[in-house]
Amino acid sequence: MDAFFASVAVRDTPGLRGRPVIVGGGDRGVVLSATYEARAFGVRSAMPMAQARRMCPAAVVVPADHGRYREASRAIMGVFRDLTPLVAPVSLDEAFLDVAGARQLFGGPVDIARAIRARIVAEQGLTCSIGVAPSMFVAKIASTRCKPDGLSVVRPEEVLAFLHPLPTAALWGVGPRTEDTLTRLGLRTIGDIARTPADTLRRALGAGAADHLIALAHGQDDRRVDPDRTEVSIGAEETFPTDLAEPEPLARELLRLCTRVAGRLRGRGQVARNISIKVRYADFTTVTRARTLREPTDVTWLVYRAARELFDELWGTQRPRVRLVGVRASGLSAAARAGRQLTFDGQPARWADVDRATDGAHRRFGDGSVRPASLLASPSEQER
DNA sequence: TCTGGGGTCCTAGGACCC
DNA sequence: TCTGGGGTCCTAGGACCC
Repeated sequence: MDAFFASVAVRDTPGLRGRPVIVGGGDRGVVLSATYEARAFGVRSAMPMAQARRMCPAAVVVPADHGRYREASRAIMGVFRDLTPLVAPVSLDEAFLDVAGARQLFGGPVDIARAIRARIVAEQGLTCSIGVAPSMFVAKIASTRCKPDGLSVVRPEEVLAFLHPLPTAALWGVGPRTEDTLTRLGLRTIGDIARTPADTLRRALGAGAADHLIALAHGQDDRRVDPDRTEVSIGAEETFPTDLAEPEPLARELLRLCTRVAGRLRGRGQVARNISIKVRYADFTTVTRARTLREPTDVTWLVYRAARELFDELWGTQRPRVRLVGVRASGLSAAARAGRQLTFDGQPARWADVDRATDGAHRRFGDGSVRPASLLASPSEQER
């Protein structure tokens, strides 16, 4: 999708059409999405909001509405799945489609791409850009380079001629750091990578990354579109409006995040064996601490106990100012298949009962209708 | 008014095992 | 006053993507 969040906002608020619009906000937020009118001023995704406002003072800033984005996303993915079962979503607004098997029914890949674009405009009032190519990564680059509202086709015999003049950063997986490293080697284009001895790249980037980039630079990518990929972790994190220096409000925030993470685990019928926390200090240095549990769990209290232990061990004697805390659950498996360790004190089973009861209350009365007493007076609550 | 929140994948080092 | 080679699991950090 083109400028997805911003396009949804413009579509739903006609007065915004043609104006520079930025989706984002918050005192410490970043740009989530910006219309092309705003991008003309230099505004980009992930840019700090303060900088974006300086660049484009006339921009209309609207808050994110994830419910609307999810809704549009479901409809768009539905269009894709009408054409092929081999749909691999990358995010809410992007997916890979393998249409090799759809030709008999729907014509060639270019016909299919045209049909998708027409349906999404007609049904959603949104534009998208599509790359058609023999491999996933070439299709991805092709779509990026024809934005907005474009269609780009790269035939098998055209792949190398298409790739080689492009800057190295056009490759999926080459970010600012890798681009720097490549520039220091004098490599500017994908063609430069293809012409560089493997040993040189391996020394600079490590064997794994180097071999991967070399293959891509030669147009080789044998990944298949996998529609069955499931998430391997679930997390939640929050940046505070102002830095926190006391452990009590931080612990409360940790509990709130654990409530969300464990609730999502239960909602998906999964349990987690690893719990990790993330703490970002005022100077932006970030540390993570992780713990493997003896038994996988989806119980809020057990997730929190692990997170709290990690936090207490990290906190120690110093009291630095903290701008963000996060919690993540990984090592996921299906709750139905997970072994249940018998316990002697019965506590975990009773906390699971508490979760079941709160989940039921949330379904009936809404999220947040029941919550730990310590969260009734949290800073985020006072904002509401 | 500097820098979100959701993720994935890779690497390196250490503990541990045979 | 000497110390292999195979492997797994765990933790921490970092690069990257949308």
